[in-house]
Amino acid sequence: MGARPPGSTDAPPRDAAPLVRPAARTVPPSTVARLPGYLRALAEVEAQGVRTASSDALADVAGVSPAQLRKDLSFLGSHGTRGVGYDVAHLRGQIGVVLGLTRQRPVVIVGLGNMGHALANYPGFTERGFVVVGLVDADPRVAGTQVAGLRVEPAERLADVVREGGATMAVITVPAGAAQDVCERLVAAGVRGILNFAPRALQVPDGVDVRSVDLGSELQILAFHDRRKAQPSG
Amino acid sequence: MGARPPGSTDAPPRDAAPLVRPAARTVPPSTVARLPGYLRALAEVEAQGVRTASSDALADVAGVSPAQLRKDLSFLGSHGTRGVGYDVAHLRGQIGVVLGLTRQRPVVIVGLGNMGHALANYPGFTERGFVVVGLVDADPRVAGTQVAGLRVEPAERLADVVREGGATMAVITVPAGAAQDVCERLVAAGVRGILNFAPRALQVPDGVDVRSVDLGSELQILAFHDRRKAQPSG
DNA sequence: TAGATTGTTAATCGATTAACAATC
DNA sequence: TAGATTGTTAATCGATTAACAATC
Repeated sequence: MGARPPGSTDAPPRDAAPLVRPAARTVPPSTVARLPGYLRALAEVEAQGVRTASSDALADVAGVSPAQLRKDLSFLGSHGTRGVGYDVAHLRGQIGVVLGLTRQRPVVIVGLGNMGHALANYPGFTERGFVVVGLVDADPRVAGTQVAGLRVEPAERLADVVREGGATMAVITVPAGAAQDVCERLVAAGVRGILNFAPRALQVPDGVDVRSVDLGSELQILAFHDRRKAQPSG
Repeated sequence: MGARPPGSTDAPPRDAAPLVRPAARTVPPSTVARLPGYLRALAEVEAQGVRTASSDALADVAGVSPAQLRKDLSFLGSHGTRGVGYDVAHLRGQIGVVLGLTRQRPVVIVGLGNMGHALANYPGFTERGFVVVGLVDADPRVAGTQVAGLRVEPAERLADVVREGGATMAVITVPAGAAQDVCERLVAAGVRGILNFAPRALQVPDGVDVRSVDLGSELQILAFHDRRKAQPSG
């Protein structure tokens, strides 16, 4: 528990010189947000049998500019070879380390409505390094049922489910009105990363990370760009 | 009407002086992305009976800083009253206009797996200004079935479904390998805004807007922040 | 060596924050 | 009027882009 809170703006203290240089001192948030995309791109080209890829090739698959990809990767340390490119398998491993994907991470899902149900069965979580270890729903008609091979637990067992599964991450797919309460109980149980699908801003203490996915908002943002293109077709 | 448009770098062409000043000349992307959140916050306080709210109060509900909220709203024109605050109903209407939510927008969903199924039944789309007018799935076992009160159409009817529904927006929930092809066919049929759930970067021509929601990536980004907090609990 | 491509620097651009004059 | 709060300005901060020296 001696760790200093990361991401502080002051000069980073260097208590002891580490023998092994840590892969990254700091990685900007915008870069972190793109790393999963690079991981996807690497998996894709690797599946095609490519062993080495240039920043141009990778950037093309990932949908970014080569300059941005190189800049992003430079924050992780130097993992390419000038004149050659990047070793696909090696870079994949490095990004995995930076993202903390060296072990499967247990995740709990709270709220087994349509969305929660779909996420519990979503293969993408498993493929990307996560295991759903627990399901919780407050509705007594839902608790006790089986979803994706797991028993749905009642609301009062939330903390137990988190602790028994060793989960530090959770997905909230409850109605908006219940989201903040669920959030607080998850945090109290030890959860430090929350993926929130409820259309509501969640208040969390320092050290807890929330990412919100609001599907209605996504469409509204698209609608903004679409609004002038309205077609008076006949 | 002698005021010069502020904040523009180049001289904007002024072909004809509009009688009604358009609500916004340009709105920065980062601001656009936050407008749906303000809409949500306004709906919430309005439901509590609040008629007028300060930037402090709204920002609190929306989860942003008061300065940022005021700055964002200033791009839409001036809709508050100094010393008083914002008229909740009026501001809600204004943001709705800016986002182009003055009419229900028809949306097509392609891919009726777990996720597509959940989205077809998602009340949040309806509540936020959208109507699902068509469903398409390439799987012959899925096409022909009924989902959310609509018949799922086969892949070859994609363009018809888009045109018959008048949809300019679509949701892609097909496997990654099929996403680019579906995307191109949607664009060819007239779709201009795409919400993509497939974990793949989509190539689109100018004038088409894509927003990608990759749930695996979201968890991986959370994992980055969570990685050092690993608990060797006993 | 010559060609290719990274890693890094510097310049540009955009977004956020803080402060406060304007004004209800 | 005095107090409250917006709208806007200027300063800061962070992200992106372009260019190229380093180097395989």
